[in-house]
Amino acid sequence: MEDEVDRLVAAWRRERPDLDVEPLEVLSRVSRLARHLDRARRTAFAEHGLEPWEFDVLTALRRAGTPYQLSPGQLLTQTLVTSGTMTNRIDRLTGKGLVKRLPDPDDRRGVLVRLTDDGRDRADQALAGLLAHERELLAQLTSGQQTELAALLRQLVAPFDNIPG
Amino acid sequence: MEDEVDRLVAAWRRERPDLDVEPLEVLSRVSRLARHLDRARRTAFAEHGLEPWEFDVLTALRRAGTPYQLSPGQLLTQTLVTSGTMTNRIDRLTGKGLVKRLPDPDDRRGVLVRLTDDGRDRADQALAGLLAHERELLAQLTSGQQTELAALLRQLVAPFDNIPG
DNA sequence: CGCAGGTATCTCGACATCAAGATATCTCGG
DNA sequence: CCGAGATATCTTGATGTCGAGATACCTGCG
Repeated sequence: MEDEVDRLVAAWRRERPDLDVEPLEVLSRVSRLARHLDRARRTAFAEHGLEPWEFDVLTALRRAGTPYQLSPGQLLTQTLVTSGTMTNRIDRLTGKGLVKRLPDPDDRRGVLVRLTDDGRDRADQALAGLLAHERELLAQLTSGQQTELAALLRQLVAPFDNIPG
Repeated sequence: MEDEVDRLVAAWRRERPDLDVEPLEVLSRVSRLARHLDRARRTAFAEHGLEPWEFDVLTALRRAGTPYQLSPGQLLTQTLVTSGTMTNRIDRLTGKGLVKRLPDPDDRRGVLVRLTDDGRDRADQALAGLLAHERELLAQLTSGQQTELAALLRQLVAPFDNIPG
């Protein structure tokens, strides 16, 4: 089946036959797919009254395990946003009663963000919902293809995740 | 090489052993890679004095071929943004002299957005720069792996691109 | 021909994000 | 123990995006 990127690449080959646009076959698809995923996620989370950014923060805390707390700095590296954004997110989640800020006992500059019971429940429910939706999207691929795809993507992401940048 | 998603999946398996989080192996990597790509693209375009969103619009017009013009509606579907956003983008690109708005001779509701000569040159230069950067990122993979990856991604994107949504 | 519904674009207000800088605190060499 | 530089978080101002609604125009049925 043809997709938008096939049309995009064909157009470039026609307009700029002098260029090798092969990289777009992979990377434009990654960008476009991510865009579509964002929309699908937004829909999935709406069923649980959460925004995507709320999910990102709550699940980062949930994954940390008891007592479900992390510093804003740790949340930054997991969510790939800037510190100003994270401050704002924590403020709003605090306002909704899903997390609370505690002083870090070992560092007076620091803060610990902890999930409330309500926040934990919401995160658990939304995760289950998300996985159900994502499984549908992936039904296009066999289990073997999914594994293969994951491995190829890992090779591309690893440099970003391991060399600080 | 391990990446952030490996750690994420391991954390979920520890915290929620009852859930099958396999879908994250693919889709979380797509989202995270897209995020990293956005940053890399921003850097690449800065060398040519362009923002990513400017590049998206200018190259859509460039790909259309002579006379390098499309309606705002056509630009919407290619760039996956809303109409309010596109109006705003066209305004700003017009202000920078990279595109201009012309009335559609066949539909008085309509408008045609056309690339200026300067806009065309900027698009061409930025594209060449982008491809160079992207080729480096893809050096992680053999040519065969790139083809394979592109094919797998196509299967996932195609439903979005072909079933209107 | 006239009107109902559809379509193309723009307007407007709310909001999330970012970048850069401010503030408070920590760390460690001297 | 002091001060320089690093670190953690928050503040601020600008900006881009979205969503819903407004406006103008087109199309086709009756």
